[in-house]
Amino acid sequence: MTALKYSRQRESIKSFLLSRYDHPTADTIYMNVRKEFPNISLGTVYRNLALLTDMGKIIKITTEGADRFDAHVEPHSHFICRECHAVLDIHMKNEDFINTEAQKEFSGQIEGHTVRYFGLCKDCLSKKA
Amino acid sequence: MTALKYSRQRESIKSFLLSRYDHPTADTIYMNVRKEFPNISLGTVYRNLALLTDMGKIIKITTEGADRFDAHVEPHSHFICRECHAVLDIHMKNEDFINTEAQKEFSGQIEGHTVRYFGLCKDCLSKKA
DNA sequence: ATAAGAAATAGTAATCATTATTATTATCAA
DNA sequence: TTGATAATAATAATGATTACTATTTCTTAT
Repeated sequence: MTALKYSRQRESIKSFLLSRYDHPTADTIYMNVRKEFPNISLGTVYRNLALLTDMGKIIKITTEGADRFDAHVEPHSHFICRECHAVLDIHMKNEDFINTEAQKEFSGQIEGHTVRYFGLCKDCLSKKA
Repeated sequence: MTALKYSRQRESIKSFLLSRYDHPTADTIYMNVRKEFPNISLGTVYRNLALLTDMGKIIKITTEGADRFDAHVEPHSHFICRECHAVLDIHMKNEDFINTEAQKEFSGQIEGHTVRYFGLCKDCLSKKA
């Protein structure tokens, strides 16, 4: 019904997200898109992130504190370092196995899943050694 | 250093949580513990939930909207219904498989994981039929 | 049992992330 | 070019959570 109308701000948000692999928050996105659109408002950032999420163009990652966003939508999981709190990607094989196994134990219909790993990232690991 | 001191409010929060399997929010806990302690404040509920989480006595589940809490700490996963938003438990076999497979693709050290499933719960599924 | 010291509380204010409101501007189709 | 309406900037409002503070409760040593 409500036809989507082009906006330069939305394009900028999307292309910024495509350039990043560290899953920035709405506020980080706001700070960066401001370089191109100095008067953009935080509300515009939030509204467009919600729009893009609904359209499946980006993924919203709900964690402690502020939500994070990712324009790389191919299935993958996230690792969160307990030391530096970096959010890193993990492309695991056999992702389907997880749904299949869980479905055996569950009476509803499982349509998907997200896995979140925690531990120490490579950098923090080497600092400990 | 700071010695933990007994409190009846904290015990009440813990035992309420042990009686429930639906992962209530801080506000729901507050409403229920008020039956025993009419003057308890929401801040007390939050502070004790944080304490219990730090002690590993309960688990905090960060989802869209308010956080949810679970006093049943044996390893298990959660299913969130996309229709009614119920949070249900799934006890999956082969949980270790997930860490092992992911570790093959990751250079840091994976210490654990959480899986969140989504789809339709049994009740919402039958309403659709 | 009692008093001193420290942690916990109730009540409230403050913060943070996010959403809603509104007058103005930008996009699009005729 | 114009008219309709989606999108915007600026700002207010909301919801969840945390911080603050004077008072109360718990603990431990007397």
